[in-house]
Amino acid sequence: MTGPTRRAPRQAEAERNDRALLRAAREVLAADGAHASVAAIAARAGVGIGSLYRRYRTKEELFQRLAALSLDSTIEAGERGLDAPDPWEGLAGFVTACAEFGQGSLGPIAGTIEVTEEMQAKVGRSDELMTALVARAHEAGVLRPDVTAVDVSLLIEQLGRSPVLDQLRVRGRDDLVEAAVNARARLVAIAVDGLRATHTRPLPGHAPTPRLFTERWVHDTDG
Amino acid sequence: MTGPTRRAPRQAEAERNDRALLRAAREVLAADGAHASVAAIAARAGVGIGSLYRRYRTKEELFQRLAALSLDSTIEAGERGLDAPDPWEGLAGFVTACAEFGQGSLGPIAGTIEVTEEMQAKVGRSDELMTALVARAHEAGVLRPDVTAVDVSLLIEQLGRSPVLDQLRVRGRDDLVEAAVNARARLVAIAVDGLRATHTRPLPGHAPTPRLFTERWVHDTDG
DNA sequence: TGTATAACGGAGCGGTATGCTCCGCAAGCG
DNA sequence: CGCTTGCGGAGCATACCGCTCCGTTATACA
Repeated sequence: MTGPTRRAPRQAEAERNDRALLRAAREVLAADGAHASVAAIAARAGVGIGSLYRRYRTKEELFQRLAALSLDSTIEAGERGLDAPDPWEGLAGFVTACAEFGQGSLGPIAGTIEVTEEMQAKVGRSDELMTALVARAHEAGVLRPDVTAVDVSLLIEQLGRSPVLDQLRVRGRDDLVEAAVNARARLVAIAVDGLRATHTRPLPGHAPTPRLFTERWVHDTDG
Repeated sequence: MTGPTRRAPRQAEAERNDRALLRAAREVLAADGAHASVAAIAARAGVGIGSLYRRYRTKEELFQRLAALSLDSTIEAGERGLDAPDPWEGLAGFVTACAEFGQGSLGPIAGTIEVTEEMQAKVGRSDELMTALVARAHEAGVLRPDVTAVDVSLLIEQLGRSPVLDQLRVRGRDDLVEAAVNARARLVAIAVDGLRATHTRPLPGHAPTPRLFTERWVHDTDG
């Protein structure tokens, strides 16, 4: 050892690579679903496979980290939403934010990775926030009365993936990516407006159970 | 030859199998995306791989057939929508129908199969119908004025996939499938309501170009 | 400038999954 | 009972996958 004051020689590069990896993982996962390969992720990040495995012991660990980060974003958006003075703006901003940072990209890996305690805790917290946002909007009378928090969760997941955008990104059509982002923003705005209390016709069917949303994350360990 | 009056012995079974195959292909494709394997499709249809390859010479041919059928459904829904006396009901019914028969499942194979002439023609016809539906709704003043036909196409594609439903189906959780179908119907209703002219706030950004929607279907043949 | 060292990229290994062919078998018809 | 038609799935060549290992490269410090 040369002493504790020594700093890692290429630490800055390492951090840049880590960010690139997480970003690439999200994109490839969005485009390829559960079959996304580590090779594709590393290539997209412009990084060697070795670098990926130095930071994450397995593919699963990478995905777990990704899920945790995604939940962090959700929680942050939820807190910002509750901070907003207007109940409608708070909820709408939350849904829009979640949809736009690609919350739904993780859908395909549901059930393929083990849910860590960290993830579990963050899910709890984000559920809390979402319930609060929905309740506040209901009390203010700005949210369609028959919409539940589960509906909102599902809507976020549905909007949080853009097949068009994902595909263009992975195929390298950078010229169209901006247009796709813009297009998605419009769809989100349309769907969010559909949540407003203005609509008199009740929603079809009955309110969905939370089980729908949670059970897909149980990891099957049986053969 | 024993004469032209002879009928194929097991023709009924063959037809049933064909329907099962197409249905299974849609489901597996929806769940697994572009990586969907013929083995998985045959297994889900409860049919041997041999039977699949007797009817379709290649995997690509099966997918092309599927795409053509999907376009048929779109066209039929479009015609029904135009037949409806009320412009709003016509458009809303069209969007709902397209979303619910899983139009979006084909998204992942865009660009991985060659577009046949048959498909091309049907795309043309369905574009025509959609444009007419949107125009009629605009003239009647029931559709948000800044919504274009491309927006509607993209919305249909976005709604026409239900990650939750797809996953539950393929994982055999038949007990939850009905609930998921119901939940999706609610989301579709919400999003469709967002298209109404009632909304005063303009949509963000600018109208999306049709290229966004079409270019992903070009098949790359380069190495 | 030289040296130690943390971080790098990617060839390659064993194992798995995939598209498709081929063939022995069963079911309906006369 | 024999003929035809469709059936299922073992098996083949190949592509891909997760992961390890190691020679190379870039930087902080003397």
